[in-house]
Amino acid sequence: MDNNSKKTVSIKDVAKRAGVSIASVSRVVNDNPKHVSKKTRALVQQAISELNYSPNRIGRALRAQTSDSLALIISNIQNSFYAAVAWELESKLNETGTAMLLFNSNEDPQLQDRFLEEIKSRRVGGIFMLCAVESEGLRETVKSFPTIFLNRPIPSIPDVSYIGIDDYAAARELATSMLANGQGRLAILHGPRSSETSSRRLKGVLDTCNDRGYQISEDDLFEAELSMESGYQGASELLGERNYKAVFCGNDQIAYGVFRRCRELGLAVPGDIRIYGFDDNPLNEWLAPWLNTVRVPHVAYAENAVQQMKKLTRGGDTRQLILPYDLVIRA
Amino acid sequence: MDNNSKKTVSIKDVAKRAGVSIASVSRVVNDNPKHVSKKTRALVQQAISELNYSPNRIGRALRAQTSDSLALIISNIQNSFYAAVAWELESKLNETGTAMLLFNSNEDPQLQDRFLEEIKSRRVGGIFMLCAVESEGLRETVKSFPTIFLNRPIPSIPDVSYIGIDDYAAARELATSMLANGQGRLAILHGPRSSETSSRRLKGVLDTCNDRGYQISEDDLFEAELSMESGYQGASELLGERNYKAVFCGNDQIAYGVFRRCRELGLAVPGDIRIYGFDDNPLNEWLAPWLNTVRVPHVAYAENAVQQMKKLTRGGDTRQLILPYDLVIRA
DNA sequence: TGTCAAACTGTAAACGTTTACGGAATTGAT
DNA sequence: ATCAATTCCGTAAACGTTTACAGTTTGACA
Repeated sequence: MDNNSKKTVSIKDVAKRAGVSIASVSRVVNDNPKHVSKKTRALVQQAISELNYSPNRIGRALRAQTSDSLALIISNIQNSFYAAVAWELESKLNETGTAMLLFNSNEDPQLQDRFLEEIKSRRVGGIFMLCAVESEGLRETVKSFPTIFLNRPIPSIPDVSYIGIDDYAAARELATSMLANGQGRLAILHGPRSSETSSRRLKGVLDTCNDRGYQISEDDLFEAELSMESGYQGASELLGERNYKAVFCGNDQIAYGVFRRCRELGLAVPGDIRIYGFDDNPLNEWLAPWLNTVRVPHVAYAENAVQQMKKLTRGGDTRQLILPYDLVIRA
Repeated sequence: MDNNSKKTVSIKDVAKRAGVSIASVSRVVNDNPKHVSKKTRALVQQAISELNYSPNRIGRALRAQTSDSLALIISNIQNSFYAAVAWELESKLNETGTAMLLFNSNEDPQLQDRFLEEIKSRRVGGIFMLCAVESEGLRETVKSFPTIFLNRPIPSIPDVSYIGIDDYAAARELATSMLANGQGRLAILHGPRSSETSSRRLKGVLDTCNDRGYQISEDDLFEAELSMESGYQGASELLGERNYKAVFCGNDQIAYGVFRRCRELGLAVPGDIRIYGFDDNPLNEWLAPWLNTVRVPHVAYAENAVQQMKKLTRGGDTRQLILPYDLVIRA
């Protein structure tokens, strides 16, 4: 049809083609309810479709001082539970025409701060922090920028929007189920104490053991990173000589690592040893029928997160949201 | 220190503070090598750090007619191999200060086209298509926009940058290993014929079987979607009465579904039945020691993709890249 | 000291929008 | 036909940059 499809077409081109001013075109595009006659509207729409015009978001963003996109910073790109949350967020956001910028902080405060700067300079509408790490830039950011913390709060940064579960209670429940399941020595591969989520989970387990009169010695503890490799390493150190009947892991990733080590040691799961994790990555249902864990509601995370973000950007108040979890006992 | 941290600080503020023109500030910021004296440079840098200025990317993007961000459209957000590719891309891109927009087309041409429009209107620098689906908008897009196809080519859209492996050859190798492993009936749960990748894999297996004199009947074939659910469903239909010794799956996701069904049927893997997949999701190493598969080099995908994208945006030529794969025989 | 080139710096335009403002056209009532 | 009240529409400014261009300073050299 049109052979001039060389340059990108702007609002000016449409205006010229329709024989009206750019203001009118803008009004039509933005459906500014009144203030534009039927005739002009028709003319403009004609021109728009003839030229195949679509508004330049950059121009818009500059004018509006905000681009309709949001950022997600993940602390660990390998963790497939986090991935699942990211995916859910993506769906929810793109349903509403909001694009999602993705960053992986790798639990590194420096990197996280760099990304925060990046993000702000892009005039993004808001930030989701999926397991934030404490950092100076973050402390500044939350003051002036819509920010939502997911799954992991930062105690030293209070009064901020947060969505999570009651990790302490969940850990207690899981531990209770674990202890009910027969007697035997217990290993604990908890996550980093610097992570509030991990600490709460650890405390839940320890308190429960205490309550039941179970003695946990220092030797049965291992502070793992939230990764499969670290779980494997921890299992290598703890398992072997000692005869553990169950191992509690700070999250599922750690549990995967433990599982691998058990396989190598010829330990049957759950025959010889039971494994308990945390998060319930959706893949478990298919690949890890041996894993007992706590199902963290990642779909609800995403739903509530975008909803809360909408409120925040409209100037709403910050809010703490504690969602329900489920115990998943598979073996 | 400064109490005026209410408004966002622009280049003008810096200029005023330093007592120079905005042009000079811009030159300093962009390290325009010469053309700015030591003294002004110092003044400006001083002002920048005092005001904590960071350039507004939107303004930049408008001026430059391109924002330093790239988009990734994934066909299926659930597929953890695709996720792994996305993660790798993210790392590589954010290393160079390029942000990544993420979209999930869900194998839906309409949605894909909507995203393509979105993306172009954001003046993104280029697009990675991780398993594209055929669509009108895509055909138009590749003509005027740096686009790289990953893992799945679209035969009707030739002469475009592509990075993948030789699926046919890989399938032949895998099938050879499968057949060498003893005699027995064979099930094939291949991916959608509409996907070129899936078709090639299927052809590779069938040709190999033919060459060895193996008869594959129509009854042993099942066209699955590239999902665990579909693999499960296919396994439900095929396995059971018939006594298969091995099953070839179009990708790992399908294999996971098959595995679950085998478990339900009480079939030992690999004792009773061997499972072959394709892609080698990194989690396999930890969770699926029973899975034989083809390792698609997702890290190399990402590396080559960003490199090729750089070339493209500098006006380089499109290029087809066929990378080496590995056979992974675990059981 | 005067001249000239080179180095530096500022002005202003441009990128594509949205929107306040005021002028023009239409409408409806008389 | 006149006037007031609406409704519509265009002009221009603003958002934050980069950069061509022209103007100014500097420094070397005669």
